[in-house]
Amino acid sequence: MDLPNYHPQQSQPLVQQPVNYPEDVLTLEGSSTSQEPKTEAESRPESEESCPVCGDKVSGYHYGLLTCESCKGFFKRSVQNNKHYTCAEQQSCPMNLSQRKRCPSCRFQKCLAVGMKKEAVRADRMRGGRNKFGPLYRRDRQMKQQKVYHQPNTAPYRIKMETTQTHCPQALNDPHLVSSHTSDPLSSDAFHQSHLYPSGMGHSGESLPLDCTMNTERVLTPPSLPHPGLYHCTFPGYPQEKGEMPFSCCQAPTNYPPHSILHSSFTPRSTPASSPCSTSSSSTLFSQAPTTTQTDASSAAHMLNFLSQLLEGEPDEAQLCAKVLASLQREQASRGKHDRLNTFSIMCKMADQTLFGLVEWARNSALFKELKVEDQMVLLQSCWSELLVLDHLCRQVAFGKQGCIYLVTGQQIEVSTVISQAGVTLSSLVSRTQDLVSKLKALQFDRHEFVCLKYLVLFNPDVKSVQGRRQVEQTQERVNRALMEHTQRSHPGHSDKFGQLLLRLPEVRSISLQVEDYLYQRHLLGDLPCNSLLTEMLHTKHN
DNA sequence: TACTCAGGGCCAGGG
DNA sequence: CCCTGGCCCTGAGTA
Repeated sequence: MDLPNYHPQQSQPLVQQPVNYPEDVLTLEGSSTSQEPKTEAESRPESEESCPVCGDKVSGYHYGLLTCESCKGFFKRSVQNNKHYTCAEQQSCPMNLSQRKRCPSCRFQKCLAVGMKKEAVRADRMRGGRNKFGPLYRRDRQMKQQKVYHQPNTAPYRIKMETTQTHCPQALNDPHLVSSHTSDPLSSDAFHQSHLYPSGMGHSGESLPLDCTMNTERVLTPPSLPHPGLYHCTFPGYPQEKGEMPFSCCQAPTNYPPHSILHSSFTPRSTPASSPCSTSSSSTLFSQAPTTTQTDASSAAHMLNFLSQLLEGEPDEAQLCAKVLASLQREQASRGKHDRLNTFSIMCKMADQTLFGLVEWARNSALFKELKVEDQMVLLQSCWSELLVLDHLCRQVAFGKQGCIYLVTGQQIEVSTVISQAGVTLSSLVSRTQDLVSKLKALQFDRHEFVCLKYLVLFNPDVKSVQGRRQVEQTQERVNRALMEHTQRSHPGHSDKFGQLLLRLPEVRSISLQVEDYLYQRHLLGDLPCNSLLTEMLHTKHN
């Protein structure tokens, strides 16, 4: 089994760019969803496309995707010589034809980020022959051919679909909201009525028409943080000097829910015996499960340490936001004026980047690292969509305004707009998701519980072909116990909170499966961007 | 069996 | 001296 873009030894697959809010990221313009009719010559995409790394002319499939000869050579040398580059800047160097030589670090990171596969570089250096990605290349070609065949000008149904998808951008951001593909024709007028609100701006702010090309300045202006202090919650008993925050996000709207993750009501009754924040000791702490001989106090301290360690690995929302925006910006910048990503593709890219972040999160987890690489891969392949759903839910609970859906880019869109314009299935999914958000808000879902649920979903011993089943089981049990103790301590009056939280997981699972189905259907139609982690996950599962 | 095409090697040129 | 990138060689897969 092959988990594309998954390199356990690699530390940072994605380059980070400053939040220079990309142009043309989320507005709709009819032309952006369509491509010019292609000539026969264009049925050979490799001769026309630009390298996803630097924009140079591609010379063929290299290490997993169409790239130029230069990036092919660079990638090969980097992997063969086991290069470890360091970026002198902020890991945000521009990558194009003229500047690709400036920073090998960022270039290599971008190679990995776009999907070049280290494992395609032969360890034995054998020349010639074909690699194991042959089927992937063929599939990719077929998809490209399919796209050529289904040009808007020649395939009316596609226009309809594009119209539909552009109507529901917020839903497409997170796959669980995407899962109901509908063919309901939505008028462009209706579409243009939909708006995105930068968080922190609210409805009273300047509305942002989704008119199809992403107009970065308007749509992705970084929302300022009105009251930064609001987002720093204090956890008695938790060291604050390290800057540990339950949720560090710079883009939360001002009217966050009172019991959101930001405002966890968790109040530990005892101070952790030792600092839980020593990053270097995470694996040792993780490996020390409390024994039955320990006192209640030390058991509680241990649980706090354990939870604290789990929380330490949580990604920073602001960084994720910046990363997604930067990625979109790069993508749009590498495209011609008339070849902008359509809204559906943008949403897929957002989901893809979020997925990257989740894979990174798992890979960096000390508990996860203890598993065999094969187990890591099958577990991630089994639960990636559930993690995406959970991630979305957490974002809604933390930042979503009432009646709005909060995107990973910090933008918000009204649920009513979506529901009024989407088809039956999509509307139902949005409703289901919003219901779930409401339930979690009512339960005063906090960040500790969120991270526990993520671990429970990830460490699923029922996944077929897991070799270290016992190990996975033990971790799941341990997280389960920590979640139970945490809910009992944080909400002593709410005896069933633990059970209520666990009861939400089947719904998460159900939504995620629908998401996968929907995305796979769109993928078969050639609508999903190629070379994404998202599509590869879908492929792996359906194969 | 000829052809295809992706990975590897070579080497001139540039910094 | 090292890196880059264009060009050529190689050989498994395919028609």
